[in-house]
Amino acid sequence: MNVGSVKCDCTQCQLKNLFFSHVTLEELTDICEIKVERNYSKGEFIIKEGDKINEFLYLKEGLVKLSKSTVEGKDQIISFSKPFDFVSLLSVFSSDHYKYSVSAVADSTVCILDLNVVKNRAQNNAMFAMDLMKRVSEATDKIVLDNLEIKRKHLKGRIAHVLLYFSDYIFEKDEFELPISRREIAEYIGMTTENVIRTLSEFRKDKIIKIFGKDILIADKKRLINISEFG
Amino acid sequence: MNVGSVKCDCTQCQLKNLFFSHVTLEELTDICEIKVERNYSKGEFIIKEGDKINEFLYLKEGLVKLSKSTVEGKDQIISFSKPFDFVSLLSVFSSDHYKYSVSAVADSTVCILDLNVVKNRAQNNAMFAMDLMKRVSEATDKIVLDNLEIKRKHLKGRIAHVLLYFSDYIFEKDEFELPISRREIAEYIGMTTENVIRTLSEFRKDKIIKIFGKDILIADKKRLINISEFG
DNA sequence: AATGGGTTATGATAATTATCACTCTATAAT
DNA sequence: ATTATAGAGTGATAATTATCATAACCCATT
Repeated sequence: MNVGSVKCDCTQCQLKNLFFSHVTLEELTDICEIKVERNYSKGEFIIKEGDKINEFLYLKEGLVKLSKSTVEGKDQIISFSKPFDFVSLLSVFSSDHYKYSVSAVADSTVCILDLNVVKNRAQNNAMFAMDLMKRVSEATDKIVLDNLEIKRKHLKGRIAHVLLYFSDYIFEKDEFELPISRREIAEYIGMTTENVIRTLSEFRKDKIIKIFGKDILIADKKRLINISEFG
Repeated sequence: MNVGSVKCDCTQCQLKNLFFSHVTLEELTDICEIKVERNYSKGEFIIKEGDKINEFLYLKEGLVKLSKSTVEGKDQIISFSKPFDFVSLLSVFSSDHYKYSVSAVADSTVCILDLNVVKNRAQNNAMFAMDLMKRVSEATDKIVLDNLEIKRKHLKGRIAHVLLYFSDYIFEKDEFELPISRREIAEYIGMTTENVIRTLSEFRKDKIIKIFGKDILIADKKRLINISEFG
């Protein structure tokens, strides 16, 4: 992990418009003063389940996963987030300690604010509080909907769903490098690693996708969508 | 559905302390003026997926389920809520239209406020906005955690989980009347109705529970907990 | 160049869960 | 009273998914 010494210009920050649209320039400058950036390499933890919550984070660049480990020591992946999506977290406003872990799935940059400062802003600036609420609601809504979708599908449908998720939502390309391992896909969809691998192989044999290690090319999107929906 | 003409005294409302702790007495009186109560019988819809969101609701009494129907016309149950838990919804602050349905699982009373009034309050009273955010976060956190728990378990563990959920969380008793059908349990845990019935019968044969139709008595809680955890 | 660990891959078999078929209530509607 | 209708319950069989075993491969370390 790398604490950035770069003093960035928040007035130019893309996130500002989304996140701080009701913060005055003056407030923004204050926030900028206390803001810190940290860089994480793929695989590093950003937050560990059980950590005390005293910072407010958002993802500036990269890709992260939200996960939780079970009593048996296995991991369950709750969701993935890309920049703008990831406005701190579930449980930032409802708990003292994180209930989930967050780790970098790709090299990532996180902007960090003191949580009390953010809370104070929210308490003094109701429009900001509303914006925050909207963002948090959108994020949790997405998680709940996505989990429901996965839940109603069988193995093949779930794999198709994941491929489409990365293709359409994360990368917006039909060819991409899968940022996670087969095991992580399994942890996400609640199936075994072997079955994830087997299903990907099947899709390859059926010429629905091409596989070159981590690189995936979706060759027959129509069929993949169909499998995701009904298979 | 029954629109209540009862002009209730909000200053006496139990919910007030939880929900409106940062609202002044003056504001509370205003809110009370516009508040409406509605009664719903078991089985009735309170909100239908797709409805426009223009009210803010909370559950005063009863028990409700949050659900969504799939493309195949089947239902998936997302969660259950009892009074105090149920502060309007997922998606109230992130969308124009409800993404889920809410229906009464037991006879229920709902207090209704105009959403714009609530939003205005929140915009003018940041502490209220923070309270609201805390409540919404708590509710969604609970849903995400609960769904994760269910996801990692097998059929028997899921059934045990549901029984303990009603016993410990909803009714706080070891004997209770199951407010939902076997089919609804199936819709909640993502298994078939037949397997829900079969598993309940097994638990009965193994003397873990006693069943008298809808009435359930948990006879061997330790084992049930064990099954929920590891079975 | 060799070793070891983790990921990917595949097959055989076992376990779990779904589907279908049918019975038996209870209850609501006519 | 009689007939639908939905829920509860059970068994046989099929489909789906997990487990276990084994191998190939990549890549980092020695």
